[in-house]
Amino acid sequence: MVRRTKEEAEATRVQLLDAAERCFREKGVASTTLDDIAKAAGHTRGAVYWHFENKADIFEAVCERVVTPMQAMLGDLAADPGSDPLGYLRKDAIHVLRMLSECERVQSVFEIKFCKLDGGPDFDRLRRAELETHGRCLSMLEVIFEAAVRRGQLPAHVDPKVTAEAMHAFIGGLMRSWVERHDFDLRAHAPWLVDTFLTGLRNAPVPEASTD
Amino acid sequence: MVRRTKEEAEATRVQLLDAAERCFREKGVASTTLDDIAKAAGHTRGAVYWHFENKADIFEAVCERVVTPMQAMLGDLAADPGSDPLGYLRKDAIHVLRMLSECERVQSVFEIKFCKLDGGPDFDRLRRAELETHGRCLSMLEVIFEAAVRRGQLPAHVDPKVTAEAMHAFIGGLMRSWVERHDFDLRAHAPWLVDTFLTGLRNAPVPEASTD
DNA sequence: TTATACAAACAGACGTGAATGTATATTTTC
DNA sequence: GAAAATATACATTCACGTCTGTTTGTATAA
Repeated sequence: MVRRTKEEAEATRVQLLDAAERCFREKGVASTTLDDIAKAAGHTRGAVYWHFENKADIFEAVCERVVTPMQAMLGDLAADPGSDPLGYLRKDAIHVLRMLSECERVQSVFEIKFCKLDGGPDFDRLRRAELETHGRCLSMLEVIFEAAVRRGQLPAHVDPKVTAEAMHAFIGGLMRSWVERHDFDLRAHAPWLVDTFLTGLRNAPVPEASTD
Repeated sequence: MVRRTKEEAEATRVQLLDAAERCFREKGVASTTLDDIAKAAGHTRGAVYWHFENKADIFEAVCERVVTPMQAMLGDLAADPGSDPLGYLRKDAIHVLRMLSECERVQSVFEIKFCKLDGGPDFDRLRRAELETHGRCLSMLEVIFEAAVRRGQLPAHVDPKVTAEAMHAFIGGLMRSWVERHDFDLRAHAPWLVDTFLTGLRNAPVPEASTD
């Protein structure tokens, strides 16, 4: 096989990305060789090096094909929470969980990014971007919780920063757990999980009462 | 440096493990070479291969030096919850969070296991063990929540299984977030975080009411 | 319209470096 | 002097990046 038409070339690019996604998820990023990817896609390393620079480049391309749940959350929360910050957050959190549970590709990339990626020196760019997204996500949550306190939706003694961490940890933890072992119905229980968590916040004890 | 006494040999073994722990945490497991470890410990690969079989062996040894939070939780929860399952769980969850926040080595191993380890074919043994621990931890939590429902500490409509997943996701998410970026005081807020979560469970809405 | 020149899209071979595992040399303790 | 505890030297493997070859789509000029 040699010179293809524009569309055929794009097709092999997609095939390579699909193969990489599968290999990364099955064997981990570090243990996946470029030859693995090429073979899994039915091509050779020649095709890989034509379309991409190296493994890190492939990895970024794989990641850029989807919108991560956290990115989606960030985009949604950027809008004005309006007069019902907590309700707004509730809707968004459920939406994010649903998004993950409905889209296979989102699950793949999520699992690869958070479970199949070691801390090697490559991928630093992506990790920094991820950290920044994480930070901005926390800031947005903090703003929302501040607004919720101001509007009386949450007791005055809840610390917006700590609460933002808790919320993020809860949602993130749920997604990680579910992606690794599909042992409960995330989609069906998403509203209850979010509601129960928010109920806890609404009735949160004063910090001084919680000791030990 | 060559022939040492029994105690000196044991000392180099410890040095190697310490070095490996540092390297794994800084550069990731896959990107850490045996020479990196040897050099970081002030020795050569000869010492490494004398004390260990390969990198996977070192990794297991590093992990076996500490009790993972999840393992600790498993151990604690194995005892009889008594007449106050929720209070028992509360104490244990706080204890686990405190444990992590107080012990540097626990943090290291936790971060290595959950953030710096790719899905390579080595380490399969350890991963299977981890999965089993995870599963048993979920079972124990489920039993506790069942008991809590039976004793009227939780409303009858809470699903013990889903609640166990939620609890585990919350605690695990908190630990992961905190280990990766020490941007809040986990130790100080641990009781409030746990109490707030449990408050949510006590006042949990009926599942049918949570839709959308 | 057709011939021609060029470049796109790969496949395959090659060289290289790095990490691994092993085998051996070197000390030192007992 | 034997064996433990390491350093050093060596062989092998393996993935990576590069280079080159081959074929065909495609633009251009006649």
